[in-house]
Amino acid sequence: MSATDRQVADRLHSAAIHLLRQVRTVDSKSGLTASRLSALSVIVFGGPISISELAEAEQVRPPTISRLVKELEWEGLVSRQRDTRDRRITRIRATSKGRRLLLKGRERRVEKLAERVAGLPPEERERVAEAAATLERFSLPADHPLS
Amino acid sequence: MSATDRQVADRLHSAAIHLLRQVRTVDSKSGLTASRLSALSVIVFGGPISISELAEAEQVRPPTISRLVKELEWEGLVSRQRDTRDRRITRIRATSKGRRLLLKGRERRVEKLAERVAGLPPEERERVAEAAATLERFSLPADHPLS
DNA sequence: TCATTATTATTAGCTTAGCTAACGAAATGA
DNA sequence: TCATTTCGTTAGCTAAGCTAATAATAATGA
Repeated sequence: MSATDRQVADRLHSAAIHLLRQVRTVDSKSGLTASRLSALSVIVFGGPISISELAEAEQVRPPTISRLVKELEWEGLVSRQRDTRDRRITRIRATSKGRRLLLKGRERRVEKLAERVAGLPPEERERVAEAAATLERFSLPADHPLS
Repeated sequence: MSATDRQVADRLHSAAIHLLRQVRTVDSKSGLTASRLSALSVIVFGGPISISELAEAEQVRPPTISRLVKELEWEGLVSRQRDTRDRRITRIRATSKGRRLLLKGRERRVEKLAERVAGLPPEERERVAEAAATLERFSLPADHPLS
């Protein structure tokens, strides 16, 4: 591994920290934090999904997802259904309210970044767009279910 | 603002979440989390710096930094010194132990990303390197002290 | 001068989100 | 059948963000 690879990694690391700090400032309005948004997104687009699958998709431990789903359920954004074949498993699905909120909340949350993107000079804007596409590929592990 | 800008922002947002989840898995070894690493980095390279300045640089509220600095001080990584001109202000500086740990800890934390970068096919590796440079520019607000 | 106001930092207390360990319920298999 | 494995939850810890309130100091202005 070269020093350049380390520098690249360091930049990615630092950029990720700063980007998330910026979007967090609008959380109070949307009511959906980064983690909830991300999980809800997987639930909405990934269809009915079990707790374990969700934990793996989100790369966190089951208790973390378990609590998160409980909170989303309290707010009426998702619902659970016991698997009739294997009664240990519960399948999580988004409610229509959850679907609606995901789209609106996500838009709010990325609004701040989107404004900055829109305000860039054309060349830089194009570079950032390419960077985003590249990063999307890179940020998911090779064996990730959504990749 | 175009739909594309929103898509770009959405990708950046999602990628940032996933990247940070990955690096977090090595925190237990290094003993330095993302926030500490980032703040310590500003202290090490940004010279003696006040709590307010540090909060602004890190884009968080003063109480957040205040506690963080207290913890770093407990661990002997930084020291404080009252400003003799304005005794409300304390200047934070890294100890030599702090300097050493920053370099080692940061390396550990980015190691996981660096390995993935190193393992990419040459073209993709080049794209990721470019993306990192672009993202570094983009992730800092226009009026950021380090920009 | 000295009373008021502004600034700097801290403390207290809340929330979210991650973790491990321990456990109950259900399925599997020897 | 009974031991083991799997799935999910609960309990309890830590880290990191926030707001509100407060203490100490500086700056201002009547």
